[in-house]
This record gives sequence, structure tokens and C-alpha cells, in this order.
Amino acid sequence: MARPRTFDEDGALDAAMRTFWEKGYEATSTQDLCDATGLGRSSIYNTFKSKHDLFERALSRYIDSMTTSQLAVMEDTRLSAAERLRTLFAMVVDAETAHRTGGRGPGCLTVNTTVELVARDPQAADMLERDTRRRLTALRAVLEEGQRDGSITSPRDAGALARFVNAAIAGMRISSQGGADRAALESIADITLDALTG
Amino acid sequence: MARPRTFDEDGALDAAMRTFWEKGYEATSTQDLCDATGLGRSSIYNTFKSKHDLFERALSRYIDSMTTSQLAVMEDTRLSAAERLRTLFAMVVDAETAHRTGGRGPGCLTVNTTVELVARDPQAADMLERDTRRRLTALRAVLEEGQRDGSITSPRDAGALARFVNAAIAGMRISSQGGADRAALESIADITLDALTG
DNA sequence: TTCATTATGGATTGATCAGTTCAAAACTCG
DNA sequence: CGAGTTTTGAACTGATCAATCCATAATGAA
Repeated sequence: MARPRTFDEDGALDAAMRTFWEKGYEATSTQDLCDATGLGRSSIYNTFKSKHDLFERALSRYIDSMTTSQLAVMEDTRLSAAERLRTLFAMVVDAETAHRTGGRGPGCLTVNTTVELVARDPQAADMLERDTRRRLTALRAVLEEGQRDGSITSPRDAGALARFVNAAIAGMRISSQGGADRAALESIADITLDALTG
Repeated sequence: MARPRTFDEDGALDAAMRTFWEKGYEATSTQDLCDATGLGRSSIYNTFKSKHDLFERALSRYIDSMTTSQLAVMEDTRLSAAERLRTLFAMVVDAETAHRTGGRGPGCLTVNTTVELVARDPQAADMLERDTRRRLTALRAVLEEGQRDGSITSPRDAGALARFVNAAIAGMRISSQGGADRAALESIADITLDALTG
């Protein structure tokens, strides 16, 4: 019936996501998005309503893939609660040290967007808030389970421990952007676990 | 010899700092800076070489005032090491909850700049790196002292503990921007101290 | 007062911004 | 093949960006 697309929408979304991730929303121009995706402006604006719409979809994709893989670990019943958290931290350390070109990496798009946009972009704030709730809920469940099975010895409220773990992960990501190397991140993770098991 | 200035340079710097703090570097236009300082473009460009130069001076001012007041606490010999850290965390909680208008606050300019600019602004990266070193050095000294006086019971390397505390503070600031309230931040601080004293 | 010097406001620069328009190209279906 | 529909590339739009220019105002020193 009509001319078909010659590009993969998900591929374009991935390329856009990486660009927003590396440069941030404001610093990414539509030309940058054309370059990164290999598409012309018409194709981008024909497929996505606007730069902001494209950003929302890229952020959604990032959040989905990130949180999905993290929740999978949290719900892995083969491991004790403490082991799951250890695995979660290892994933964070790996992610932070993997994406590095040269000295530093781009950190985490969720954290970056919280800093850059949460105060003046209601849609982004909403997505981030929903994701935070989801992550905190899963963390709390794991921590409660750990308190029952004895692998988490801290008597603190599991909800408070969940917020602590979530903050620790964000702190590791900021530290990574600030130049901390793998060993430094690993020791931060170890000490974070001390608070739960020590 | 010549016409004198009718404005206070430090006041202008403060106003610019607040604007960069709230909106970030990229999202702050030179017009925003004129509005915030009450100055005309000519006065700004006559006093500061460029938007970037003004930003550097604003960031330097922020770092100076922030780190100076924090180091003062760290070196307060009237308090035990653990008490100093408790005070430090209280300062962070207060700062995060004080600057709030409505729901969220602007976080911390140091963390915000790390996220936004450290990857592509060598001068900013340099200032932040220097500040991080200074803060880590002071933290390590406090933690070593605590290990000697017994108020810090963790046997971990003091340098690693310093990086952990630094990451925890950054994590609290991100959590605050993400919507965490005062009680949540306080409990994160408490649990962070568990890792050092538990 | 007069001269030298700096501060200031407003107009202006060229570049870049996000987004639109339009004609030509490319495809499907009849 | 040809009608109908969508994609695509390139030119283009008005707005805004950081930064400059210039004429005028305001000051201190002589």
C-alpha cells in the first residue's frame, strides 16, 4: 500500500538513548540524533513527535531494560537475600566500568535524568518516580526476606534499608562519574553490605 | 579615573550560582543570567569573559563555601570522629531539605555538575576532582582518628571508608532530588553510620 | 570644567536551535 | 503497469543562542 521504512525503529531508539545517555537531554541536538541514528530529520519527526517524545521513549526503554534485569536478580530464589544484593552491586559495578571510553563513563541515564530534568519535566519526573517505587518495593521485599532467613542481620526497617541501598547505588554511580575505579566501587559495595550484615 | 561599577560582583556571582544550581549549565541562557543578576549583557561580559567563565567562578564559589564549612566540622576536635560524621550528615540533610520550593530541591551543584559536565568540560572536571580529593583526604583523616579513638569500629581501610561516606552523601543528594523526604534522608544517614560503627 | 576612562543599555551579529514543508522517490496492491 | 500512500532528503522557518559593537552616560583626576 505504501513505501516501507528502511530503518529499524528499535535500533534508532537505542542510538538515541545512547546519545541522551552520554550528552544529556539539553546538550543533545536534533542534528546529533540524526547523526547517531543515521536518519534524516524527516524520518525522525515522522516516527517520533518531537525531540522530547523521542527522549521519553528512549528513557522508557532504558528504565525498562535496566530495572527488568535488576528485578530478575532480586527475585532469583536460588540465592539468599544477601547474595542477591551482592549480585546487584556487581551488576552496577560492571555497568559503570563497562561503558567507559577512556577515563570515565556516562553513568546511569536514570540518575542523570533525575539531576538534569526532574525539577522541570513532569513526564520524566513521573517515569522516574514510578521506577523508583518499583525498585524500592523489590528491594524491600528482598531485605525483608533476608531479615527472615538471617542473611540480613540489620534490625532496621526494611523500607529504610531499601532506600539506603537505592541511595548507595546512586552514590556509586556518581562516584564512578567522578573518577572512581573498579576497585573503589567494589569496596563501596562491600561496605554498603556491612551496614546490612555487619 | 573612570566610571565605577554600580553593582556588587559577589552578589552577581551568587545570583548566577543559584541559577546554574537550579537549572544546570546548558539550560541557563545568558538572558537568564541577566535576569537573575539584574545586570545588562554588557556588564556581565565586561566583568566575566564568557558564560563559561562565569560558570567556573560560580562553581568555584560554591565548592569553596560548601567544602570549607564541611571541613570545619571534620576538624572540630571537640567532637569524636563518629559525632563529626553525624554532624556532617545532618548538614547534608538540612541543606537538601532547606532549599526546597514545593516538592523538590536543586540538589548539590557539585553532584549536578559531575553528572552534566564532567565528561566534556575539562576545567569543571578538574575543579571537581580537586574538591573530591580534598574531601576524601579529610574524610580519611576523620575515619582514621575514629578507628584510633574507637568511635569507628569498622576494620575496613580508612580510604575505602572515606569513599563510601562520600558516595553515601552523593546518594542522599540524588535521593533527595528523587523525592525522598527529610525522614528518609535521616534514616539513610543512620544506616550509613551503621556500616562504620555497627 | 575638561579630558581620559570605564560602565552601561540596546541594537545587532552569525550560528544554531527545534521543527516544518515540499517535491521526488519507493513501495504495495489492484 | 499505474494509482494511491508513505518515506525520505534537502531546503527552509522563525526563534533563540552566546557574544560583540557602539553610542551614550557617568565618573575621577587634572
